[in-house]
Amino acid sequence: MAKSPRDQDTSRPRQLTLTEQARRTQLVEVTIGLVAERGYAGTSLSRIAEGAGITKAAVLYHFPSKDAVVSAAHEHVLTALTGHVAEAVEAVPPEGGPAAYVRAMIGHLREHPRHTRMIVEAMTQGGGDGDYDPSLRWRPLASLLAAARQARGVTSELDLRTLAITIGGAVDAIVAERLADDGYDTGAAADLLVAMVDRTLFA
Amino acid sequence: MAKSPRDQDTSRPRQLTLTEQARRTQLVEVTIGLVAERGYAGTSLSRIAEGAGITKAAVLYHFPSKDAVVSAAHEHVLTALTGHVAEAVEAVPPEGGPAAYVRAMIGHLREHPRHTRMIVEAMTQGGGDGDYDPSLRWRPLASLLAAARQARGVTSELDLRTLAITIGGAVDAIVAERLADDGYDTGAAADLLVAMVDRTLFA
DNA sequence: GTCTATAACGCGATAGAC
DNA sequence: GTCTATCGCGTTATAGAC
Repeated sequence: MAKSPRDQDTSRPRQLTLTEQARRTQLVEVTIGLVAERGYAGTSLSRIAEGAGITKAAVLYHFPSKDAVVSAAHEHVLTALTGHVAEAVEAVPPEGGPAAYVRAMIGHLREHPRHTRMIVEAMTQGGGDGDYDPSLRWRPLASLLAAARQARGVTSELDLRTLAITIGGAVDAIVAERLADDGYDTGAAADLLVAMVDRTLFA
Repeated sequence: MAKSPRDQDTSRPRQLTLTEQARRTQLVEVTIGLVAERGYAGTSLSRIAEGAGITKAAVLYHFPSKDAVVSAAHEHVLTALTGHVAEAVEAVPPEGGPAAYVRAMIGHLREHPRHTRMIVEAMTQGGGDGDYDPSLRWRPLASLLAAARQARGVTSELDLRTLAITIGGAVDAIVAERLADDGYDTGAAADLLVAMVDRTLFA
């Protein structure tokens, strides 16, 4: 933002790339906030531009299209979420994987409410890329569940696909409730969900 | 629908109300289908008109605005769902209420896939009325859970709000999976969910 | 009761000045 | 690199003919 003497180097074009990346980051940030509070349909190019303090045309200089901006924002929040969850899961032994998954998901989305709305919009409307594929979500979790059962030596029959889908939906609902009510205790909710899952998983 | 000789009374203007109601019904039906396959944002006045075989202006003759059409459609699917679920719940003793609720929800939405998409759009975007209030959904279910526990004489501590929210989210996810994969066995999924709930509820 | 015609607006995107 | 200006399209909604 501020202009230091070094930034005055007009000879090197690479310098401009740096400020361009800052602009891209700013635009993504503005878009996340806009989608969070006005929804995907209410997020127009002009409002993104207004939020960033530039014009529509200027936005389209940094991104080829409006969809590209939204896609970048979508990818950004999704990467942050999956990264956080993966880190949490890898930090515990296999038996604790499902519990870590649930708590990491709920915790991350609680700490980043703006990301939350963006993600649900993306799932519903295919905001960024094409159609949303639900198996991308439940398959990793199902693997986690299988690993936990194996680590505990449980061999009984269980529909892990449905269990994974159920857990995913429950997490979404808990996060949505938190979004609607700041006073909702997501920690206690996570505890109850984890208890239900563990009881089913290791039965 | 069919015209009996009595309906031929041309003197009474009330007769016209009958065909108008048929048109309204048709427009609502078209809108449900449109929202189901193109989403709320992709449902425009012209497409509704095209689907009904009339013009945009004709649509706005029967409804005061586009939002009124969508609201009517939203109300229609919601009434059908709640009616079906309420009927199913009232047909069983209190201990079976939660199970009946889960099976009725999943069953109804499986039989009416077009309704499903409309409902989720309405929840996400406030398609019809204003903002969606989650407590409208979990409170009735929480009452059901409390009644079931009381009928069984269970007095242990349990967060029924979170359990109700969890069940709702799980149902949504199961229905969504069915929407994405015709081969998904919703009956088995309902069985697993019911088992999880009963185990938690009566513990 | 349904139509044609059109108003009035917001949208995404482009061209070209600077 | 960012601007102004504008195009072309789709939208909701209205006015008035028939």
